[in-house]
Amino acid sequence: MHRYRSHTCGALRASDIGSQARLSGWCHRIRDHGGVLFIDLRDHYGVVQCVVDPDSPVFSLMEQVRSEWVVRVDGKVRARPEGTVNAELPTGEVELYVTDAEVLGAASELPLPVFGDQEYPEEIRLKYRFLDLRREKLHANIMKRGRIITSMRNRMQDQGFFEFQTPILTASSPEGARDFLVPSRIHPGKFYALPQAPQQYKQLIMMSGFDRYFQIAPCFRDEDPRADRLPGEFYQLDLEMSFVEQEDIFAAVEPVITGVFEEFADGKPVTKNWPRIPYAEALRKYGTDKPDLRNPLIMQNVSEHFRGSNFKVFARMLESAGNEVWAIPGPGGGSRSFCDRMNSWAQGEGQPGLGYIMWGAAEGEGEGATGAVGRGPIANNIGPERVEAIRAALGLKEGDAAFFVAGDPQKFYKFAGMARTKVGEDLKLVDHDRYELAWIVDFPFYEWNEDEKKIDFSHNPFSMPQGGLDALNTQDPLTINAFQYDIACNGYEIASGGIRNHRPEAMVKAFELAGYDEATVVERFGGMYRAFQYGAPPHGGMAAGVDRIVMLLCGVNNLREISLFPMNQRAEDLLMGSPAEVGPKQLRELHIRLNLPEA
RNA sequence: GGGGGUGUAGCUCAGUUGGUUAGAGCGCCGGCCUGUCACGCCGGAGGUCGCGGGUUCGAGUCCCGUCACUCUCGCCA
Repeated sequence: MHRYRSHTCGALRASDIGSQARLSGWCHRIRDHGGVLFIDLRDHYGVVQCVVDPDSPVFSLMEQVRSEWVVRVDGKVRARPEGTVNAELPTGEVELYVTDAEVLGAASELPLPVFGDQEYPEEIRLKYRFLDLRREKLHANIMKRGRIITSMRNRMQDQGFFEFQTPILTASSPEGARDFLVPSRIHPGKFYALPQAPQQYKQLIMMSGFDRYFQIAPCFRDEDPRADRLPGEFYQLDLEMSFVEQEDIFAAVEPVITGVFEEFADGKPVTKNWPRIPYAEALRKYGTDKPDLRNPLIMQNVSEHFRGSNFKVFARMLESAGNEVWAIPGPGGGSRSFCDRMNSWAQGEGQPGLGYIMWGAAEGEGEGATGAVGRGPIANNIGPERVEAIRAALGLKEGDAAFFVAGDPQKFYKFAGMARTKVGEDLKLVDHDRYELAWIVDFPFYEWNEDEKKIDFSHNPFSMPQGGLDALNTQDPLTINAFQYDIACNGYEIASGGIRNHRPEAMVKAFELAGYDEATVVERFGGMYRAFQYGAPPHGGMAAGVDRIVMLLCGVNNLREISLFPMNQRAEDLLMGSPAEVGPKQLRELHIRLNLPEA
């Protein structure tokens, strides 16, 4: 017989009754009845009840074991007596009647119980991650993560993509996020950087004559984390294709992502033919470039209904060019308490307030075709005709409300988007049991940097501007769109990509408009620039956030729930104790002297 | 770097207007218990109320500072 086990803990069934079995695992739950002892033994595969009675030669030994001790037990597989079958366990028809046992690993008192599904503080969970990972939910999430990644690989390979590995020690890139630096021992004073993404490498792979690249790529960025952004490192499903236009990328990617979502969505509906929403339209309708399309609310520009009205606050704002009034419909939100709650929420967000109209039943003779009468300070000021026009535009009825945000859309769209989300959630208009996917397209190529009074790349400097070199030469830079696109799912950006600018003249011009001369481009992107000179194929690609996709498919809203050994919010690994100080010898080898801030 | 929340037993939490010896559940230790599966019953140990300072006759409770965790804004081409 095998030293540790003949079966796994999840394997025994009624068909094994009568056979001899050896199991090893963790003592999940112990019920000591004095005369008879029940131990639920758990391993990766499942749980099975073991019974030790006083006749057993190991009864006194097994009375000593506690939660999470690792033991090996031998015994006979028995049918459970009448009325004691546990239908909740796959192994619930049988039990192991223990005749021999051995303690393989005792456990101290637990800082974090494995049994049960209570919530525990992050600090303890991270410090004792190995215990947390034994728990059912997290254990299952990690396994699901692995299966999702396998599925991505298979689907990419089926589409003709080939997996490459790119360097982890590379050069610091001047744009984008802060780099993690690695000092060079051989070259005093010089540093490698960990890649923020294999962006330049994958383009070089295309220029090297390969055709369809992909990689489950580790990426490193030294930026502050968020619930949906791991500190330090994360994974992307990175891909690049040659001789393609935007449509070809969509055609290759959409089935992969849709397929992965459908495979792991546990039956929840997944968008089939993804809508394509231009960036500008997304901001206008949803107030964000990563809309949650499960939320049915669509915002509208209702400036005309306020221009010259007696609601002076808005009317006066509209006298300045560029200012607008947007409406967020609130079907079912037409109560004083809801509107007041939204208003105080807005104030809590640092806004002056949130204007609203509520539509109620007409008293006495009805006004308007529907009998819905607008109420509230705004309605009183702008008069019934304008109120009715707004109601009709938004398609609202009695019992509904609308909320209004006014000013410069560039400044308020984010807040309007938050209000749309809040109205949708609070009025329970959002169906959480589905995955709504969409392409967000036509991102602007440049944006205005108000602080430095200059033009910046708004996304990826290597994207192709729509209209190419012509557009760069003739158009107002701030009106140029890029062949640059994202995938949005349920309010998260889960992927981003673009058609690359493979023409050196256009690349030089694009950087020139952002304030970098050719010498700077050569200096900073020498490898890429050189490659462009020697026959670069048109190419483009994308990178999808593996962690975020897994998070969505596991139905959790924190990346630490789907990562094996995550760092905390201060980018520390409490289990391994990183980052850590190093000794003087190591520093000397690296020619590094510390210059620490005053304590 | 800014803002919010939290911090009381190993863990989850309660703790009244500032008032005697700071409580409960789980876990732990001891005892009882032969069919439980969140087993049950009896008893016990376990506390620098994050830390420091202040107000007060008296502080877990109020004030100031600080630290930790977390969410968020900046940031993330």
